[in-house]
Amino acid sequence: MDYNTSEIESKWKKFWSKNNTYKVSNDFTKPKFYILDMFPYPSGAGLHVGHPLGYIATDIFARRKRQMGFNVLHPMGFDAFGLPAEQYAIESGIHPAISTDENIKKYIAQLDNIGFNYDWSRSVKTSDPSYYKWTQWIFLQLFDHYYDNNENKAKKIENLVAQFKKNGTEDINTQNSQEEDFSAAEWNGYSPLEKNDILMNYRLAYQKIGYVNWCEELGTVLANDEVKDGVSERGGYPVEKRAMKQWSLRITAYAERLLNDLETVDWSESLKAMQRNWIGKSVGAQLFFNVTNSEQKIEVFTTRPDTIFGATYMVLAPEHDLVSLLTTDEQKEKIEAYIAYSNSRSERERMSDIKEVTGAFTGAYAINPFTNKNIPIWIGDYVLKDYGTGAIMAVPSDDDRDKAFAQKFDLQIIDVVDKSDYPNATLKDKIGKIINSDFLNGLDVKKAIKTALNAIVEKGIGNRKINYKLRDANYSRQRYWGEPFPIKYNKDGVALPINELPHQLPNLDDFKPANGGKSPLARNTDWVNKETGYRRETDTMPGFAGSSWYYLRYMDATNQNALASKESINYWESVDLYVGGTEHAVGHLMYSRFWNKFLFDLGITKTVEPFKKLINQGMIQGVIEFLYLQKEKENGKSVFVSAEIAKNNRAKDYAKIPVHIDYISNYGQSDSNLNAEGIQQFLNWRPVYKGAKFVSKDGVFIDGQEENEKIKIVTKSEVGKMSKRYFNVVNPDDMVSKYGADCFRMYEMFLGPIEQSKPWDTNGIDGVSKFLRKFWALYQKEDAWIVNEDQPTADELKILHLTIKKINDDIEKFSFNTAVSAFMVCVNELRSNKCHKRAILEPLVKLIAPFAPFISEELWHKFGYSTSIHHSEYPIHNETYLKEDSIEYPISVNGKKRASVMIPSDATKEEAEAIALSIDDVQKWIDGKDIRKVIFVPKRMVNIVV
RNA sequence: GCCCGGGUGGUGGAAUUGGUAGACACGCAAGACUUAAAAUCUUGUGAACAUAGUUCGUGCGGGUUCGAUUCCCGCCCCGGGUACCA
Repeated sequence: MDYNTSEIESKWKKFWSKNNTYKVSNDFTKPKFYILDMFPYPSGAGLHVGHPLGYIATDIFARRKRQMGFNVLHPMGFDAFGLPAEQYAIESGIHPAISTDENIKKYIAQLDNIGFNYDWSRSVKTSDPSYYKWTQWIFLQLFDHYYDNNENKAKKIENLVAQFKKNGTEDINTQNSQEEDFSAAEWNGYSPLEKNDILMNYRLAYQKIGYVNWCEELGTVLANDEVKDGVSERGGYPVEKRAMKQWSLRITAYAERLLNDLETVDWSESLKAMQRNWIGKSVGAQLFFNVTNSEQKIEVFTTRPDTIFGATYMVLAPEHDLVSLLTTDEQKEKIEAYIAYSNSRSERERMSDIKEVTGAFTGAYAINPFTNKNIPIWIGDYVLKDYGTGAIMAVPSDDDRDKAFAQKFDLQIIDVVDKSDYPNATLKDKIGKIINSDFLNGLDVKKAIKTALNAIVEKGIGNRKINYKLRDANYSRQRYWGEPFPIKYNKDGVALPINELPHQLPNLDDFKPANGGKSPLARNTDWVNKETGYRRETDTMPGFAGSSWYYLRYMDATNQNALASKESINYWESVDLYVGGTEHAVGHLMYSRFWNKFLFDLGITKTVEPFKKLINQGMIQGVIEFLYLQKEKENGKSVFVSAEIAKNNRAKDYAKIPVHIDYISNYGQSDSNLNAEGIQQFLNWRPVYKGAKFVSKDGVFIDGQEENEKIKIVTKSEVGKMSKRYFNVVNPDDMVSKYGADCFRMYEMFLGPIEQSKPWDTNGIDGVSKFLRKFWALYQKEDAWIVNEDQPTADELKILHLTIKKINDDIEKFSFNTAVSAFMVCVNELRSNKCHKRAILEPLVKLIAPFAPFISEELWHKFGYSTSIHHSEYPIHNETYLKEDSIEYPISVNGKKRASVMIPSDATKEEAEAIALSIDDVQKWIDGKDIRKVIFVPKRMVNIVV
């Protein structure tokens, strides 16, 4: 029989599913290993060759662990709720429930084609009511808890209510949005709605009115990590700040634990650094400034209290609450104009002209508590509303932005830090000697910070304070395709839990986002008012809700009574090895850690961290062909000027239109001419450009109608994301049907280190394909099974055991490219030895099984076994076969290689040196010179220094 | 700007973390088989001289060492993250 991949694959796929080969038992007596991939969202485009990169690696790892006797959990599921799935549904017009189910089917078929060992009975789908029942349950727990800073854990809100009843806010130390101060009597006198509002200040899932990232195009608000460069991460639409009442999660309560526990996990340094930056802890002082002729105080946060003598003015964020209170009548007009100006600027514009400082004077003055001088209060949008207190004390002598501001508006600058001893220091560096600062004069900056802090505390004008960049996570989405909040409001507007879970998402035909910040669910008034006297919450949860805890569900995926049973959580504990892309560095990975810690506080999870070890796989990229056209508007129609004549224009004015490779090869290679037919094809294929006018060097061309004018089209290729919209998706199914799943798997691994991103390129796949055929030929020649029972030679045993050792080490290091190479070396050597011996080939087929499950299963059964090779024992190398009688050593004199010699492998250092020095060639080189040193590096070399 | 990675043949990438740089594969070249092509197999393949050898060679410039792709100092370039963070 020839090596026929498709025949072998379909045979063993059936065998595995019939025999439940990959069923994961809850056999709690075995040692466990939990290995997980980040689950995909089932997009309509299906899997492309980039997705399986990480899945193949974990599959190899999981199969080997299983062969080694571990009970391995290596599940797969689908992140079906959320924006991507919904956007696809809107574009295609198909209901997301239907399209996601279809897509999931497609995904499963594609994944099975590659031969993964998933136990589909443990699969999860975040949009399934039996799953989101528990997402909602966790939300209700968050709603029902607050964070106690004394005990450093989440506690039930009823404890807090009991305290309020007894002592008001006295002696409480909690994590909250604003400081509150009321007595027990006051609390007891509050209305239900007032109580509701106050408790929202403490709950871990709470409602507040805040400035949020509103995306008009998507019709929803977004979390901070869903916004990149001022536009939505998904779709790239503009995002603006808007004040809205929204649900939030108090992740900031866990900031310190999220930061500290990074020390305990085995993640890459760069990833940990990203999380540290995102949390952004800074230590400094909270300070209050009095305002002249006013009761108001301005609170600021500073990391540099030592520079307070240089604080010559203050700046508030334009949105700051005090702005309207403080502004004097004379300045009112200017301030209002400035606020209008800064509101009109999008986030993006603000970022793009960072160097430009803008602001306006309020007319009010604060008092510097140390110099007692009046300092002007300004507003400016370089001060951010939602970092720190939204107000700063400006020290223009020691801060770049303050300096630029002071110079522009001609404000006083007092030098307070002498940096003359540090010529390379920038304003930001905390070094130098304090000057012009009364009692701080002459102190080193570090010392001065402490001294100033003490003085501030003593004066009663401030405190030590730790500030975080991390902000509470916005948790409301005005979209249809998400978990409905299990929340209802009574007549008073008090938010109450809906405890009958799952709280089902109604089946709506009209699921498109609505304008004006209302969720599509709000249109369904029957559903909203289903319970008389109550109104249901109509927002839905964001995409990260379901993905924040899915790793727990796999442990006990069908449990009806809990998110997972206590026993299974105690057994599987947490994910031993998690593999996924860096794009989730601060989103998913931060939220999961937060939820896991919260569930730990509740006694549900067993470990504080969900993912012990994490490997970031790189992205497989695609080549994108871009058509460069100058795009202009003329009477509302698009006009494209060919790149040839647009060359003199600025590059950023070009329309970069991704085009299909086939299209390019049919209608003109780079730099060739596009004729009328070509233009027509282009327009048909991208209806968006219908009616567009093309202007070429030789004339005008409207919608392909005008005469045979030729337009020079110039395409340029770029490496980028593999995506449907770039027409560069390569489907793994095609690879599998052409080369076989084993070949596809090994080739993806052979491409390079798993962490690295690289463009997809099939150029080398023949090498792997050839290797598999050679491998097959060791066992089978045409129809004959040619494995014999001969005794292996020492050389052959050495090849085998070296390979076992190498493969073993490589898998442990997650270095699969070198592992594949090692197989190639091994097979090449066995081939040249004409070795067809069972003693060598049977262990080898076990060794390769994790990499190439199909071919190995086929050969395994040919050896006469009836059970799957994936339940066989993993071969372990034997050191005795690797020992050699003598080893060839290069001998060098003064670092130059002069000779080589065979030295017995058990020779002592002295013996080795003596043998080396006795060689004639070496004698010639050291003749007459003194030997200073003989360096003998075991298993390496001998170097003689003269 | 700041914080992480990284820079090795024509290409993807190895190198036991200080010990013969370029494993393995692609590509290319020559040869065998074939009427021919494909496939397959064999050989060669860092560069320059020399054609058995020599010299140079891991982004650039220095340093430590008997010996540096690896360690140290100073630059250049590429990728990722982040950004008025007070």
